[in-house]
Amino acid sequence: MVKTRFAPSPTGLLHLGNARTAIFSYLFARHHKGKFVLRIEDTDRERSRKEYEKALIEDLEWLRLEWDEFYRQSERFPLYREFAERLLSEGYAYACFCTPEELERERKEAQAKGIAYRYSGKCRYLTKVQIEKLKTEGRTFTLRFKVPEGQSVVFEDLVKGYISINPEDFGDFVIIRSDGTPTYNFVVVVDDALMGITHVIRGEDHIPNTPKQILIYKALNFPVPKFAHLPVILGRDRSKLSKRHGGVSVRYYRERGFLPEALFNYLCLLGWSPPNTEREIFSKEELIEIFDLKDVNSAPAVFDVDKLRWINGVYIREILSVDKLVNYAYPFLKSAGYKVEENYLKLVLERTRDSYDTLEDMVKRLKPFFEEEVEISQEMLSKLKQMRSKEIIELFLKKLSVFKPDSPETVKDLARKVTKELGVKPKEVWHTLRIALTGRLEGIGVDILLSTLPRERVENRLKYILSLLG
RNA sequence: GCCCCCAUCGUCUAGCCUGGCCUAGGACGCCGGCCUUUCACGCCGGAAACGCGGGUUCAAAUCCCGCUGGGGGUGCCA
Repeated sequence: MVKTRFAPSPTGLLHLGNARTAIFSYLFARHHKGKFVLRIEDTDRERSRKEYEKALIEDLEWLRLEWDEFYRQSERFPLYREFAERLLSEGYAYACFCTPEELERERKEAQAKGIAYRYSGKCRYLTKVQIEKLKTEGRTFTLRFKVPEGQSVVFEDLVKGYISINPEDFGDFVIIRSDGTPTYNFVVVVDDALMGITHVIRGEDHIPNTPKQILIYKALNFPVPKFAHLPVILGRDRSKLSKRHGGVSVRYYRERGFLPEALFNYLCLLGWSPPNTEREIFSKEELIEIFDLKDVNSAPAVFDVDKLRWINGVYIREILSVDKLVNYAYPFLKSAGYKVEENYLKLVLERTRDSYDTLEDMVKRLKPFFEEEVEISQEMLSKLKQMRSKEIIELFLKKLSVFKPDSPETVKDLARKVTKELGVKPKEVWHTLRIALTGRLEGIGVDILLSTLPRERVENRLKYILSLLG
């Protein structure tokens, strides 16, 4: 059975690149009717934070990535200890007493000479007696994995093809830190093996780690899983997407009114393309059906907010049910300070959903529907005075007391009548009403506005404007 | 520096494996037009790419080599 995992470290908010990795991992598992595991990689005590773990989980849930199993590495330390001791006793690892300062010096020396740095391996040949002596002196030590010499590690990557790396390029690496905690390259192997992960799907920044891990799999006699390394996501300047590019976290887009369905859909399109179709909008279920690693592009992709916006707009205006839209919109309007009644909101969204791309834009665009008062600038007022606004509004108010404009069409009829009776241009009527109702010259259609706004609010606004016109 | 990965419109990509159907397709964005009470939406149209140089071949975006360019890694981070 296929089993994949997403293994973030709680050192920050869920990054778009990681989110995409999680999505691909998830889709692959679901496509093969397999299992998906969430594992928090919090072995670095310095940098791991509980609040980031919480945020990570919230964002994954928001994206609707449900997992079948959950683990936290910090709760599994005894397990790693056990396997580390096994490596030690079987001669695959050794104690290293080099201090960080020493290593740093060696690294700088190598750099100065212009040669590639790798750990010298000097502690590799310490005798038992020497080791005991150092230990009794109270010297702390790390455990290093003994990298075998003379052969390249070759693996078949499901996205990149065959990759060959010579382990001598990186040298003996640390598996247990001097404080006793295990390092990433070690725990990842123990966990993936014990959890029965069949396909390791992760970012391509992990390619250099893969041979290290394969070596450990072999030393521990674990079956080696398949690997798939996804290309990274780049910013506009083609460097790895990072904070300086602006919004890089799922949270950021969520707070700006992007929908989980849209972000999910867009992220899939970054680096993957559906076979035999020119469609781009897919539900999660459809994606599960058609997703395959073989259709993942091996070149890195530039993140494009404009396309995300467009997809988000498509979801708002044509994919989501009104009820869902209401649920998404509600908190945004609420936090803008508007009092929102559900049926009214539903009607407003139904009639306006084709005119904004994000919920943030929606709040701005829908301002006239929720604000009690209209602000009107001197400029707009003088525009009104240039037209026969007073007569138009007066006549309109009169008609309003007779007709009930509850649909955009009836509003159009009313406007036509006013136009005819006063002998003015249609534009004059529309512009007058628009300014009177919103204080602005652009925005949602006046027919929609007038037929949706509560009658009372319409009358109040018109009367108020009338008073300004004297 | 060293190691690894990658290379089609500005961006995401199809085509590449299995050379001819490619006058290189789609999408976002951009430009123009239409619709229209404005802004959007929608519809129609347009500009826009095989990085360069060698090979192989009757034929190369597709195969091979080199160059250039870009990305990633080079931690007692993950």
